Amino acid sequence: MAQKTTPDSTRRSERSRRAIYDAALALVGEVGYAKLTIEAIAARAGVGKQTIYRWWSSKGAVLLDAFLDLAEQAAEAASAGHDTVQTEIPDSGDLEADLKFVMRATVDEFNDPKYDAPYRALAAEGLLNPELGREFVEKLLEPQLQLFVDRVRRAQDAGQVRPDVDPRIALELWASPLAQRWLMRSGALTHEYVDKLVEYALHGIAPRPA
Amino acid sequence: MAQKTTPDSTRRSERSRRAIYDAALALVGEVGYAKLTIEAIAARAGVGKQTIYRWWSSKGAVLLDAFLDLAEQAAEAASAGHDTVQTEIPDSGDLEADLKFVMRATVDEFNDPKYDAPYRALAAEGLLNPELGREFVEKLLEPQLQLFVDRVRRAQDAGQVRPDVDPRIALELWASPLAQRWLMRSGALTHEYVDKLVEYALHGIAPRPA
Amino acid sequence: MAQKTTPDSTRRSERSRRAIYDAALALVGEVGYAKLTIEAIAARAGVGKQTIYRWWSSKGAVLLDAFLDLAEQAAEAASAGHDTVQTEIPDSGDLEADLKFVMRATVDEFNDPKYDAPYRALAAEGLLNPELGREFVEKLLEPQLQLFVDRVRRAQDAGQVRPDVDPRIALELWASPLAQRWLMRSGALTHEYVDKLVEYALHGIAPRPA
Amino acid sequence: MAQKTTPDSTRRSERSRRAIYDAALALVGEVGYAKLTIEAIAARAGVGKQTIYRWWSSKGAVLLDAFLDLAEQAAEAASAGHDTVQTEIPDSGDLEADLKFVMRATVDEFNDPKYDAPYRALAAEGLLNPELGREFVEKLLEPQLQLFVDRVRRAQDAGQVRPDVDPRIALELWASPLAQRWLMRSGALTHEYVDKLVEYALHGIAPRPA
DNA sequence: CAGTAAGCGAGACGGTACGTCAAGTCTTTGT
DNA sequence: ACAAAGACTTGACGTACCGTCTCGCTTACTG
Repeated sequence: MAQKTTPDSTRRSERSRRAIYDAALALVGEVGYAKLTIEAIAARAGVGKQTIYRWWSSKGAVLLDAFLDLAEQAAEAASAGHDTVQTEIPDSGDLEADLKFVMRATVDEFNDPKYDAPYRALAAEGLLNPELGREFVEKLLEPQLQLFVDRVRRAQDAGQVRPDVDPRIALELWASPLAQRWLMRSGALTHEYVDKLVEYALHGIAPRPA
Repeated sequence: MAQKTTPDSTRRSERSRRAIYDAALALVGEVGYAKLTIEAIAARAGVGKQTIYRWWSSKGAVLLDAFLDLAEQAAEAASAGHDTVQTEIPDSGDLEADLKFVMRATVDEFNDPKYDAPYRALAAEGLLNPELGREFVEKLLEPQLQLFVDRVRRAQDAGQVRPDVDPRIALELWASPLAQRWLMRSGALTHEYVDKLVEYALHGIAPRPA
Repeated sequence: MAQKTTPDSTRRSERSRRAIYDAALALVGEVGYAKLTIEAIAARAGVGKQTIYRWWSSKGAVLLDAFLDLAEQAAEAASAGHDTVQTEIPDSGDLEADLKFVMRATVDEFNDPKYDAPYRALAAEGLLNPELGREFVEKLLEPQLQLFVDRVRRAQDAGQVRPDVDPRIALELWASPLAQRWLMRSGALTHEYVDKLVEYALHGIAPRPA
Repeated sequence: MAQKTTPDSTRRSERSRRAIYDAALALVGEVGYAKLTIEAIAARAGVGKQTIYRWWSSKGAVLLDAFLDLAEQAAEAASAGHDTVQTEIPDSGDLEADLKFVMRATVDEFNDPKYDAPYRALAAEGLLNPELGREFVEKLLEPQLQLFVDRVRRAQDAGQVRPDVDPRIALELWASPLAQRWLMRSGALTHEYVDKLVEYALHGIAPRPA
């Protein structure tokens, strides 16, 4: 409503939208987020600059939508078969084993350059731009964390996690350290590392009574 | 000697250096990191642009040095008496109490706008710029985490933490979730929250045998 | 038949045509010819851009038609009664008096802002665009000059102008200086000025034998 | 004083100034004034756009200075030798012959494409832009007309022109028709034409007593 | 009297140029 | 001799219009 004139989304060119997503993702991988420009995206996509400015407010917003689209496509591919993208956390009955499995897969995923550059860029942009940061968290981060919440709750039902534990906080014990190490490059990302995170989180670091 | 001409640091103007730090920190608070420009820093500091380019390679580098200087000053003030900046983690003999105390203080610190803007800016820049990211981790992040490592090790000596636990990983159980929530704005930062982090980390979320 | 599709002028919307003329003339007065845009004309006229592009090749062409329409309306009003627009030069038998009368009226007309902006714009555009310039001369300029030709010829018949004089050239002696001063703003436009032009043109500036 | 910051003209790059003049004159000849762009001038001159915007307010202003510079160079060349550019009107004692000579030369000059395109462009721009128009008249037009004023005054002293004639108006009798025909393309520019203009102007079109 | 084809308002599109901002380099000037 | 001042080339910004192109809608003619 605050726009000069709100564009009519029914007349939007699907062709251009896809080309912009492809160009944005390709370019962020090639030159990095800092050197990513709207002009370059438009040129690569064979699109007028105004077509980007009409639908997005910043390069960060473009990249976010492009990445969400990428994730959506990956999810569809996964549900249609068997892919690495996690759409649910397995429940074998053994919480520790399941978490380790998922965390190891996540470690592997963080090294796929297809996801690394845009994901990292969005995280960085989100730090500085609260608007985009909120959207990033809401649309990308929280849905992934919610899977852990669900799995922990099932573990609570099965008596494998204390009932007074808050699952939303508990999952941060293993998820945040991994994310932090990845983002900050502050430590190696190995299977052993995430195994330990899960063990410590489940059993604590304090000595347990025999 | 590959430089065009290596600047002679003995001739460096201390006056200009301080003015640049002050200007950079003030401006990042006023307009944000994205809109922070070298020209504005130079103008505000009453300094030629070349004087900045001579000594730093990017606005991130200027800000990092400015922030390190700020931290150093704060540390000196702290050691000289009475300040909030943590230079060591207390050891009352009760690890849980000590960690909760420090974590609560850290929560409070994260809300001080004097630190928030530049710290957040440096973190964001570090995500994208590995060079600066490494320096950020090495000079700012690790020294603070090292304090936890030391405290956990003392707790191990006192038998309050299992000897097979890796302290460097253990501290991430509480430090990373807090940092992540702050950076991503993905949750409220309260004393209750960090209390629970510490409790879960020490005792695990799994049921303990009676 | 070289056109993509020749528009069918029988189906043309008279309503739109008038609205476009009104909008063009109003806008050229408000913002000037340089800032006159097809989009603004279309918006002001409540008309699609294509409706303009269908019938005209440039903003100059629109304005020329709009101005011709304006002149035509004025001429009709004049012939129907009593208006300032010259449709014929009076012939009182005294060429000098008649020319002075008409020239003084012309001076007054050049100061009417209703005509000044579009006329000036068309002249300027005509300087650069030979196509439009030709049309401008043919449809606007020459018809007005032809009135002088006729009057001079009648004066020749009456023996008031030498028979070897070319009327088409003669009229330029008074018409061009006035037009030039107006266009170039290179001098004041007063009744005294045009009086002198007429006098000099009729009698020459050289001394006459007693 | 009203500028954001007034540029320091002592530090101005002479090299860039010349390159801009050359580029502007070349381009206006190649693509015409309407399609002349600041970007193209900058690119052709190997100069940043800002360097143009720093010193001129519009493409018209650039072109005016470029043309003035061209005229100045031509004048220097002429005074240093023998060129077509008129720097003074000959005085053979016979006003009619002298005027015809100069007018014929002017006709020839109007056909030199080197002058035609920029001169026409400046005239057109001057019609719409009073600011630039005034400068055009003051710096280009009037100095040339002043030569006629001087010559007519000398003719008055010699008794070849009536003493009550205003030379500034008289010269328009021949100068304006030629200019008008050239600008408007409203008639052929021939030697015969200007001869007649001079004759009519000097002796009038009315019959003279034997 | 329906069917169809045109003109129409609307506005998204691929483009070009605008005029501005800042980057990083280089030169001049004053102390 | 150095540093402030700032002009320079470069390149991206976000905006304004260009002229073209659908899209539904209305309106008139035609079968």
